Amino acid sequence: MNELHRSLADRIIRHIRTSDMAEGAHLTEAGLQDILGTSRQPIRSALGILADQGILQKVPNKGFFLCDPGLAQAGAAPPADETSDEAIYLKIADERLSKRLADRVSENDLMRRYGISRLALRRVLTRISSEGWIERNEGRGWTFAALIDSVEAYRECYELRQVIETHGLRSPAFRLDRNVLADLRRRQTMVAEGGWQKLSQMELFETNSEFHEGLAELSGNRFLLSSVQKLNQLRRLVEYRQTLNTDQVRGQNAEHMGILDALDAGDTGLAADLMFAHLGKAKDRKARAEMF
Amino acid sequence: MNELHRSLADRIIRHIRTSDMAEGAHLTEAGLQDILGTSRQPIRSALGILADQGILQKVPNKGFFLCDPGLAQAGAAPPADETSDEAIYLKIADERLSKRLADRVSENDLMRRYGISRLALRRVLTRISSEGWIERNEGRGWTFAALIDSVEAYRECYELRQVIETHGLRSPAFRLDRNVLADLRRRQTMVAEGGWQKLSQMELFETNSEFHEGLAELSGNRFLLSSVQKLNQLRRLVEYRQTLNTDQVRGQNAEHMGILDALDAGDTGLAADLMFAHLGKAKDRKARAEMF
DNA sequence: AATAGCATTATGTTCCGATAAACGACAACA
DNA sequence: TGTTGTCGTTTATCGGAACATAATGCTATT
Repeated sequence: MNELHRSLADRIIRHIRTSDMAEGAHLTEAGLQDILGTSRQPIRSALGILADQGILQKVPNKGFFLCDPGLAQAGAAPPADETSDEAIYLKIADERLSKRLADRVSENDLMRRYGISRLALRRVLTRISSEGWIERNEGRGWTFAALIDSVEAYRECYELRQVIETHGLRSPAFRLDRNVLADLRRRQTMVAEGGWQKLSQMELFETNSEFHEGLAELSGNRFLLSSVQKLNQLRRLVEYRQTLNTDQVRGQNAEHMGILDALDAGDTGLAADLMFAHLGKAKDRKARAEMF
Repeated sequence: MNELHRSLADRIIRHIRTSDMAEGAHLTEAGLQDILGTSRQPIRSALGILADQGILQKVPNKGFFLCDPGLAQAGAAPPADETSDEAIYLKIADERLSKRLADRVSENDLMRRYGISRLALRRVLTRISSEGWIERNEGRGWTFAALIDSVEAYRECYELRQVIETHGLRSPAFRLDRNVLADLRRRQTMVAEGGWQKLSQMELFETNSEFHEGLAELSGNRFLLSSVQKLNQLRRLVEYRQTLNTDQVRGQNAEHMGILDALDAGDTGLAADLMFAHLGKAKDRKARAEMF
């Protein structure tokens, strides 16, 4: 059982849960290939893992079928492997957020600290640097960059999102793609109708991100989209750690629906206003909360 | 002669030229340390290279002194080292822009293509991925992402800059730091008074970036700053290849001055309006130009 | 007091070959 | 005809030792 296989298995579960699949549904290898972006071999292994866990049933020469959607809940348990890339990544984020890691660090320090090889560390640092919160020094070592590590940073992040995302909706290049909107609505409806109870913190966050990134994509501006994605990636680090109360989840969900309604009615101006208020609300809530 | 030393030497020359230093000026190791961000050791080597080239004069136990500012021109010649990280980086950008590189590539392909080791390639890919135009696949290989590779992308880039940068100026968190403004003005004046003739394409671009990033920093929003930096990094790839005519350079320069004037007068609203027009002008010019 | 020179230490690079596993294409099955 | 099963090829990981060099603290010079 490989790290890639493990992570693909997790993503397959997320896919099953957030798209609300029915019992007995057929999970084809080629279909998952499009979603996951790897070749079929590792997907087969991941499906194998899930079959071992009893979440899927394997029928020889026919493929894998969803057994009991309820079981997918249990399977979502964390791998708890202390030295997996993902674990190291989260540990670095954690120690950085709680200021236990200095601004400048050397690779050897980190290798010793986490007990991993240089190459494994490099993999993680490459990922972090692509997310934009660490940079390689000229010469030696690495330097951490801006992270959402304070109430003030949080406010700045949301303020920028207000500017960028509302611009996206108002932009003349915005193309109102009914299919995409319908897809976003489907997911939001899923949350409204019970998802807010069933889904984990992480899954709720991902659904939220997909909503905002989906709209950003419709803006027709690739840099706007990538800016929104980058901000979400930073938020992900912090917001995984918090628990939203159910009122907040349902409130956000209702606001998302409102924005979709406005867009379906073709009123992008109203949608932008609603988006501005939506993000403003979150900004203010965080500013009050004791989160750091 | 090391790659780091070589690149530090280049940056020292750039610093000499863009800050308009007088003959005989003393270049201290500690002073350069602040600017370049490495330790004194490699800086010494870089200064040694420049002394060998006759650009600086080394006086034992006293340090390095600027010899003939005119010579710094000649020294700015490219290293022409085919396998330096920088050269590989530019080559990848070039082949990508001219569509000679596919969307998905494997490391081995690239290693063979450029005749470099895996680790050297990794260094370059890490840098590119931190700039956001390539991503590591799960599984194997790398995938290129959106790049400023078309007129349309260019328009999108400038439109986003208009939104972000003007917001920075108008934001209530904007702090009007006279020292920073004076510093920016000094550099712009330097361009106005002959720099537009003397400086290379690359140096003009850097001066331009510093202006915009300097203002973005004053916005007091760290994410806004990093967004502007990221967009500039992408622009750098494309704009190094073009030549601005002198009218354009002087026009931009005058507009920068106008923005600084408005800020010095405390009128951030006017400054934002001017910035909007400034970026809009560039956006339209690029849209008309036959650049690709 | 500030700066350059120098030596020591810690950090990071490079080069293997051996091993693992993702990819892609074709065959077999429903 | 679409899907799974299988296999050879290609691609990337891992670990260790020898080598280069960036960082740093101390000393000498002005």
